[in-house]
Amino acid sequence: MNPDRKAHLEARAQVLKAMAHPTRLLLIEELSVAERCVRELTDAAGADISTVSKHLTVLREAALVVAEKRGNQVFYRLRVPCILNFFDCVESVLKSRAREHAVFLEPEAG
Amino acid sequence: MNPDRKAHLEARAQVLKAMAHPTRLLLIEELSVAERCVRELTDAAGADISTVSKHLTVLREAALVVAEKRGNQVFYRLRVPCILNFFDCVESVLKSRAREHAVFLEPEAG
DNA sequence: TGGCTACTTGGTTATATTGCCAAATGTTTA
DNA sequence: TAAACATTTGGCAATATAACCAAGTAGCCA
Repeated sequence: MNPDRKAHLEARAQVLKAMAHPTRLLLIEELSVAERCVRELTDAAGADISTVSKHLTVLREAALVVAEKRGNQVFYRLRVPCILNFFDCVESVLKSRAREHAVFLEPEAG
Repeated sequence: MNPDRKAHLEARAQVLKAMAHPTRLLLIEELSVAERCVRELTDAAGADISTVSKHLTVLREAALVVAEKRGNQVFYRLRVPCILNFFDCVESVLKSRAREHAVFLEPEAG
């Protein structure tokens, strides 16, 4: 395969991988409302603060969020809001899957 | 956290995780052009056919693709084309990241 | 039936991810 | 400088992913 294409696919995969975790999706959702400090995000996620901090690092390295230190705290916010649009599509995938299961459970339904 | 929300986040994460691999992104790209049999996809991916088959299983279980057996072969096609729209957003994330690196390399540029 | 092609599944090994605790860093205030 | 708070980093154990080879299943044709 073309090395450029390979690198490009890997870069894309990295962005998707950064999003592909329930806690990180929650963080993204929280940040879609407004910026938040780590403590607030930790409360929302219900995990250890060190865990949340590491998840935030993953999001930051993927350029999905930005961190800004103000005094004692670090505030995070979304960097690229368009990722929210994608959730609609993910929803349609989930609906598609649900439909498939429905068919599987009720083959004679229609 | 609300158990419904948790389940929902996990379901979303699963869809994203299914996309978050360079080979699987390549498969999605190929399938965005037209349906393909496993052999064709294997040639495009340049990996072992068993590896590609397993990747296709991941995509199928996430409801991103459908498989149809015709005679000897199994043809795969995209189930939810909207995922392609998302690639534009991923691109903007990558550009955002590139910009950040550019700034980092040339702090005095502006 | 036997052989050929197409694909999937099993098994193993290597690597990556995740979560928590503990310790370190950095900031504010006394 | 010390104490208190906010966040990050180190380290480890558990689990999940991914790749390949080998073996299994399924359709087609002689």
